[in-house]
Amino acid sequence: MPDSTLHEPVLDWYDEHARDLPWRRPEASPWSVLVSELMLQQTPVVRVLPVHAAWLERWPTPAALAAEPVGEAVRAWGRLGYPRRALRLHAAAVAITERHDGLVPDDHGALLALPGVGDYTAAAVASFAFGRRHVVLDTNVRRVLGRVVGGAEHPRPSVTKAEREEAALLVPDDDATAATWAVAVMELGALVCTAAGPRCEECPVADQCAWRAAGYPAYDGPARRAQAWDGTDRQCRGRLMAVLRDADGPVRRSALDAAWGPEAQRLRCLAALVADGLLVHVAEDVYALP
DNA sequence: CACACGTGGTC
DNA sequence: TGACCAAGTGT
Repeated sequence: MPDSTLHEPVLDWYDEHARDLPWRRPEASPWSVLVSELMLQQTPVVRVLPVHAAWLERWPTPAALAAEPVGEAVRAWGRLGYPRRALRLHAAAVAITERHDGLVPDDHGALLALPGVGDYTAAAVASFAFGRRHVVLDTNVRRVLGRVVGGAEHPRPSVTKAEREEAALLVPDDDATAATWAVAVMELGALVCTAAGPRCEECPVADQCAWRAAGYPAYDGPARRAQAWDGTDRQCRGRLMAVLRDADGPVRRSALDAAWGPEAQRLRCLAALVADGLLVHVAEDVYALP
């Protein structure tokens, strides 16, 4: 049976402190929610806000996006990062247009079949856009439950079966409350129970928190390796893509050569970007967005 | 299952 | 100042 001593304070806190985000408004379409979820993968809300607004303005429906070349999506993605998500969102729009009459599906399985939609995003869209009862397990929820229930500072690198079962037990019985619970726990993790410097004085369940009760023991799991950046292929790819985004049309190899020094790596990344579908090799020494 | 995949802000 | 972090997915 779901734990009402946890539900009530969290739901009350959410009612009072929830941010007014465009994709949470009553008039937000399922498409708006889906777009927001793809953009929010590994990306902070503040950076998503303007891109999401422009995207929905330009492409109010999946069909509108599906009708455009995928390169337009890549360009509109701007500097959100992980531009393959733009590819996937465009591909999802095509799939929705072709297989679902242009309507974002409300079924978890159908959502999961869309490009760029994994277990988390499928549950999130079904829950937030359609009010369905699902286990919505993102990094925020994992951290909050891991602390309050599990007594650990940070979740493990990957989701465990026990963790998923624990989260499932806490989901309220009815659809509407379950959907609010999901977004409320996420919001608590985003605003109060943050990864670094949690504001426990503001937490509605601080008095029930196992981590707090244990005296805030430090993380003792396997080391979480920091992501390298300088000199990596990712940095190189980013530089290359920036050249294409900032250009009006196709660019010459010389422009790309100037964007990244080490030639072998530059050529390797260029080939990988073409293989990924983020760039097309339109002519000898000429590249363009797809 | 570990790793690749962008970007920029924060403490 | 640099390490860590932000609503994960695909392979």
